[in-house]
Amino acid sequence: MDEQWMIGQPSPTLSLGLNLGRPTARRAVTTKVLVEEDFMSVKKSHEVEALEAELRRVGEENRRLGEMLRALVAKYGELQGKVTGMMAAAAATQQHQSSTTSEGGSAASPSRKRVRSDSLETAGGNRNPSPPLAAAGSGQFAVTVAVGPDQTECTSVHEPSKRVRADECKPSRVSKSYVHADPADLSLVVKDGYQWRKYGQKVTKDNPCPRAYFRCSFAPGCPVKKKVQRSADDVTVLVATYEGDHNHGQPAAKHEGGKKSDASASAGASVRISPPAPVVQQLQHHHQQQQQQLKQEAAAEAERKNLAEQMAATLTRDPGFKAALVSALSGRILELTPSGQ
DNA sequence: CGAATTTGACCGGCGC
DNA sequence: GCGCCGGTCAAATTCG
Repeated sequence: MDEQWMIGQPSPTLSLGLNLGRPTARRAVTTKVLVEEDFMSVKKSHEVEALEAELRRVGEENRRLGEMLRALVAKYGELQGKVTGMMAAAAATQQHQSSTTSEGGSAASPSRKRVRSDSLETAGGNRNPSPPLAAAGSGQFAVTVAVGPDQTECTSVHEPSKRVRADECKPSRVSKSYVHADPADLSLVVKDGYQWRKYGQKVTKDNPCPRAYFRCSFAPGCPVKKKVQRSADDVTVLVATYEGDHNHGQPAAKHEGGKKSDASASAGASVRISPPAPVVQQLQHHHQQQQQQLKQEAAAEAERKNLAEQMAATLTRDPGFKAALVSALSGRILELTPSGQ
C-alpha cells in the first residue's frame, strides 16, 4: 500500500526552492519594486500565517485519511483471510464430493461454441447471474476490488456451489490475466513469452475497445487461443483470455524469432501475467496479486499527480503566492543577469 | 519476397 | 424465421 506517501511525507510540490524571504539576494532593484515589496512583506506575514494554518489543517486531514486508510487495509486483510478460509473449506468440500460422487454429467457438449461460451461466461464478467462464490481464491477478489465489478472472474475453477461438468472444464481450459499497459500504446499485445499470430479483431458490444484474437504460432498444431481486450473500466488494463493448453513447452522469453510479433511483443504491455493455460492456480493467484499491486501503484501515482495539480492550482490562484513567485523570480533573474548589461 | 497484420465478409449460435 | 453478436476466414496490405 501506498499510505506511507499520504502519511507525513513532506509534499514534493512545496519544495520549490523559491526562497521567498531573501531580500539580500536582490541587487539593483528599482524603488518601485522596493515599495511593492515593503507592502507585500506586511501582507505576506498575514498570508504566511494563513497558509501555515491551512497547511496544518491539510496535514491533520492527511493524517486522519492515513489512519482511515490503515484501518481499511487492516479490514481488507481480515476479510481476505476470511475469504481464503472459506475458499479452502469450499475446495475441501468439493474435493470430497468429487471423490465420492462420480462426475455424472458425461453428456458430451453439443457444440464447440457452446462449450466455449459456457466456459467463457463462467470465466469472464458477471453478465449472467452467478453465485457470489464463483470467484475462487482470494486473489480473484483482489482483482475484483482493483479492476471493478465487471471483472469478477473464475479462471477454470470448479465452483463449489455449482455442479461441475468436468468435460467442459478439462478440454479447453480458460484462464484470464490482467496486464497493466500504457494507455497510449494502442497495440493489444501482451508479452507472455509465447509467440502469437493475430487472426482477427472485433469490436464487441459491451466494450468500445476492440478485441484482438490470437493463435499460438510457436508450435504448428498448438490449439491455444488468446483474446486480448482493454478493460472497459480501465483502459490501462489489458484483459487477456487464454483458451486451451499448449502442446509445447514455454519458449525462451527473450528472442522469439525476430519477426514482427517479437517486436510488437516487446513493445507491448509489461508482463505480469502467468503462463497461459497450464497454469497452477496458486501461481495465477500470485500474479493477480502482483497485478493488483501494480494497479494500486498506478492509482496512487495518479492520485499523487492529481494532488500536486490541485496544490499547484491552489497556489497559482493565490495572488500572494503569485506576487511572491514574481518577486523571487525577478530577484533570481537579476542575480543571474551579467552585470555588464 | 515471405511472413505477419489488417479488415471486411462470412458463419453459426442464440434470443425474440 | 430473423436479426444480433461473437468468432473465424481470407484477400489485401504492410513490413522487414
